[in-house]
Amino acid sequence: MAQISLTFPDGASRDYPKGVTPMEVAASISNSLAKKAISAHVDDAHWDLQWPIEVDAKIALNTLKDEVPALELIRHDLAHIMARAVQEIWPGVKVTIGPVIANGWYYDFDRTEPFTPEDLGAIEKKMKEIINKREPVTTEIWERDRAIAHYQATNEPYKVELIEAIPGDEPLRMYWHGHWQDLCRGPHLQNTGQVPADAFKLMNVAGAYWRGDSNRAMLQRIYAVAFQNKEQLKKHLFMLEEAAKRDHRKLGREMNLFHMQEEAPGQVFWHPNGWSIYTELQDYIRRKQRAGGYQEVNTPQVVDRKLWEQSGHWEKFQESMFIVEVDESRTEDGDNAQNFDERSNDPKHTRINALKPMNCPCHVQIFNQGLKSYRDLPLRMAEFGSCARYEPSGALHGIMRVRGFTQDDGHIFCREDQIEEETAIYIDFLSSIYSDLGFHEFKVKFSDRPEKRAGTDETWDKAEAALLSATRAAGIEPELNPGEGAFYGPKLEFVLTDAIGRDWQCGTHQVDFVLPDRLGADYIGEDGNKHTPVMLHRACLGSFERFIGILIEEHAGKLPFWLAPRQVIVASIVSDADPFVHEIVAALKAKGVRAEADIRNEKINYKVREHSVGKVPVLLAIGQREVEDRTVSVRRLGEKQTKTETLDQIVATLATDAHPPDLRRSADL
RNA sequence: GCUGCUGUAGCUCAGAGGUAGAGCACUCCCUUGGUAAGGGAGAGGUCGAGAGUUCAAUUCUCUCCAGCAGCACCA
Repeated sequence: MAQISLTFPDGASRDYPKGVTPMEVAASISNSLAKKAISAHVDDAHWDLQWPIEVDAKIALNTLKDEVPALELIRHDLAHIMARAVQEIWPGVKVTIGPVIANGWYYDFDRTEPFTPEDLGAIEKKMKEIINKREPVTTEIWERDRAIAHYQATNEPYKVELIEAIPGDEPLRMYWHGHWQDLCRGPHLQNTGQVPADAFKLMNVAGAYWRGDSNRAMLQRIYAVAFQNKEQLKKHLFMLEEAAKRDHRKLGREMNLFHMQEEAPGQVFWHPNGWSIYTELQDYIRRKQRAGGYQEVNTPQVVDRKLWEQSGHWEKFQESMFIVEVDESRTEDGDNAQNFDERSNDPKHTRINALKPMNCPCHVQIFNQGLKSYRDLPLRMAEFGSCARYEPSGALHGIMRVRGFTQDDGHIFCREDQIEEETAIYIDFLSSIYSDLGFHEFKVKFSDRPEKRAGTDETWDKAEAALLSATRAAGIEPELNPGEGAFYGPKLEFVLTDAIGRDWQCGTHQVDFVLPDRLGADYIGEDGNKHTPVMLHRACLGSFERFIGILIEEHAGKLPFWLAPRQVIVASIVSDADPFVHEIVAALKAKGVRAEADIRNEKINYKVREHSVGKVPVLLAIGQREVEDRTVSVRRLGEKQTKTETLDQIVATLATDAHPPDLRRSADL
């Protein structure tokens, strides 16, 4: 019989008959290893213990202690076990797919009745029964036709469709968990008993479209988490609870930053505290943009459909626009006003406008005023542009995904050969802002040409190369999103992560070959002829709303001092201290510190608790001693220790702390 | 937009076919207290909106609105 040579991680090698399985290899080493083994790595491929090895290879056997393969297999086997449990409880439920995801897995089912939270409990219980049966996991290779016939016979249309979508004619792998059968490429554990029965939890049910296509059936997806042991599961659940405490919607309420209400879904009512963050941030960006060579502009909110038709938004973006009909025959006569509904049906007098969903067309209008020379390029135009988009109701999320928002928008009009340099300048600009705001880690995604696009391949080649080379020059290797670029040009996206790990696109930098041409932008080149500029759409924060949401979650509400809406509370311990409290507040305010007095008839314990919960970074407590010595007792948020300082000292310190990062830097110079 | 769930006092939540309750917050009184909730009293709700069933609906049914989770979307 032919022999093959297998090399172990320690470098030793042994000969085995060709077609030996990792299980047999494990058994040749020791009985206990054969029992503990869960899978192998054969030449770095994750290998089922039952799969034969046909050629010389490196081999490493995995046990439950090997985290990466263990988690992969535990979660994957649990997905099968869950599907089996569901079909045992409710025969006739159709199975689809159930991949492993971060922290666990999900499985999509087709069932008429919705799964209830009680159902999840029943499924979990059944899963534990299955695990405790310790039934073997077995596998076989089937011919395609046999597999299709099997799933037709068992009325599993989704499986049939899956098989039909698998390219080629190669045979397919089947797995059995006990008697329960599923199509699966593997690998799997030896038996169901290798799954820790107390380290998983079914989390929730949600709808999900079959194959991610909103035109197809809506299935029921059960999400679950699983780990190597109970402690890790507990730790994960605890982390989720902690993350929920950072939720910007909850903190926004607790810190009295903003609210939203039914009458204006997806739009923010900023309260004084929240607006303080907003304006502080806006002032900061405004200073940065001025320093970065941008000219700030402002453009109209309500714009005639003619412009949107010209820009292409009317055709491509209409269903996301708020459209406003204005009856121009209206007079100021009160009686007429009551007939608005009737008269607005009269097309003769109705003019159709849209709230701007983007600022770019308006910026081109400004560019188009007066003749532009190549000497004017690159021309960097910025606007804190308030936009309205009719986002699908299901997409709304706190202040992170809204229908009314303000972008720190900017458009750079330049020549094609300036794209790379402008991109480099932008990345540098954005990095400096993110670092000032405490975000040192962010993902960068690069989206290249989509199938349907404007512009020549040559132009795309140049633009893509320019974006990539500028990004790499900044030491960033972007993630590639193939084919995800806009039809008008490639783009870079800068992504930040919220408290529970959801990604949010904030910064963006997009090349646009189309819009300047559509809207008739041009400049006179060195050659004396007219040329169309390239337009770069860019934002750093993205929208103030989303960015502030991220900022709140990132800091769990404990914003950096310069951004904190209430920076200092000066709290009296005895009412005799009230005059000194007012004096301190006045001294701080004179230095630009946001300070407030708290001279309520409450104990200091009460005040400390309340302002700690309210995330005020500094509390100055004033009692009899402080009044006599003209000192303050300083308590910083999160610190138990207090410190006594003189009034002059603390005012000087806090006045410095209150400087935004850019001004602090220039003050140091 | 789709699937499921939810909507009761400012907030967090309980409740039942006969028009409602707790804790915190709020107001007033007592308390002048030294670093995460001192004590007492009081006020506060068209039970998301509309329609239907019923002698009677906040409770049951339907429609709509909004929110939550996920999917789709994010030009």
